[in-house]
Amino acid sequence: MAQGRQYWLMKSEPEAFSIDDLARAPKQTTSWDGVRNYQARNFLRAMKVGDQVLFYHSNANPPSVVGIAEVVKGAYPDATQFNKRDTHYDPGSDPDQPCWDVVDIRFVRKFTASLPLDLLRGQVGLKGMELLRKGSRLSVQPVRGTEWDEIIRLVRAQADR
DNA sequence: GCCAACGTTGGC
DNA sequence: GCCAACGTTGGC
Repeated sequence: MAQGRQYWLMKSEPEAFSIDDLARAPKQTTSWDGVRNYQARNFLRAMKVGDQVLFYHSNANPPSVVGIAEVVKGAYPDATQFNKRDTHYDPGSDPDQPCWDVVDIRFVRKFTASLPLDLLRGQVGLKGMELLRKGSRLSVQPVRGTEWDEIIRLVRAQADR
């Protein structure tokens, strides 16, 4: 493999779609639809098969990184943008040149102990992580290799307690 | 429920 | 091109 895998983080409100929902989905796979932010969309378009994804529960108690998924299909048009009955319908999107994309991700694992936001905030190695930036709202964001490693280290440390 | 941070829209 | 108004996100 010439190019190494890249790392990402995706947010979901567990009441809308949780990591358990992903684990229960057919083939443990879902298409990540509904992204309607250009920056997040551009990150979706940069994703490649095999890239690893931190699954984050936003608006949860407490908000936490809860597990790992992986990209199994690269970006393709989001069907919901053309569906009038869908909450993510975008009347401005041209079917000949769709504005919004999805990727497919598959469940990899759920952490035995999830990593709450406040725990992550306490880690020196995670200073500068997009998720921890004040006011950060990006629902799809890149994660540095060093940040990924730090997260995995924390997961192991939690499991050993 | 509050509110800060952010993105988008539209008048000018 | 500016910026006020508005809607949304998401932690608390």
